Amino acid sequence: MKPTDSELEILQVLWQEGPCTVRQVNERLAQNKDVGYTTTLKLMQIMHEKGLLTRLEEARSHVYAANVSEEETQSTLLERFVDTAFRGSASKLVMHALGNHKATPAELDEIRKLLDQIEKQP
Amino acid sequence: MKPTDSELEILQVLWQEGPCTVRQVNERLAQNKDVGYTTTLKLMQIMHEKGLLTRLEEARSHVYAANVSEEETQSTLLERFVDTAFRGSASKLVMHALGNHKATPAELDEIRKLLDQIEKQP
DNA sequence: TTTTATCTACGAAATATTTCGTATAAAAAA
DNA sequence: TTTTTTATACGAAATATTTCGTAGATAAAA
Repeated sequence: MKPTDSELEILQVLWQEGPCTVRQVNERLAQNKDVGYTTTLKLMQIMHEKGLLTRLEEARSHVYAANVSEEETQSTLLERFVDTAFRGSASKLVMHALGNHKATPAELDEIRKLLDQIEKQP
Repeated sequence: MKPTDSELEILQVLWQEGPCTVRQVNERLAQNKDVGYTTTLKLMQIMHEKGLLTRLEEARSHVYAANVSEEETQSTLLERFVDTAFRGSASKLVMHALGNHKATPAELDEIRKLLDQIEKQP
């Protein structure tokens, strides 16, 4: 299931904040861009229909939560992205990412460890 | 300039094959999916208007070429992707990419060299 | 109790993207 | 020369995504 850009923004909020009402999500989104309350509501209703979100309807304000994990969503999106933008070459993507963005020494170390681990496997 | 998904598919063809006519691009795309000739034509005309492609109108069949490099496009897309899907953490993306996809030992070596290079810089 | 604020549902407008049909011109084949 | 094939241009339909207004219900405030 591939979330759209707007859907991903909402998922990000829920992953970071945990379960939220529409109002809470909307306030969070409104910090970065101009977006009306009913717009966010509608999107979250659609995401609920699609199964991307669960919701508790006990209180008057429903409480929504992500129904897909951040990790699995990242994997799904990454797979597609590697294919469409890097012709399937994950290592090329990695080189690009390391080249353009600054990572801390600790992060670089972690990556190095991962490389060791991968190479050790027969 | 962020190309759409369909536009990216066309750019991929032109990056790989070099300058092409609409027909050539369409035939290439048709190998993977069902797409009509005029659809490809229209898309390429739009891309030309946007400045994503150049074209030679000398012959009856115009010859189109990519007007953005693969590298710079990858950088643009990657930047956005890191932000939207990985909250800006390039290293997290790298870990994911290395974890999920298989890279050859040679590629891993290349990555390792790049890490060395980055860490050496003051 | 009356008014005001806040919530959901939902249709539909607005926008972005993709797809294709048709008109017209030019080249190639018959 | 006449017919057929193959181009471009372009409007507009089809689809996907985002945005918002309005109606109706419920809770909170006055």
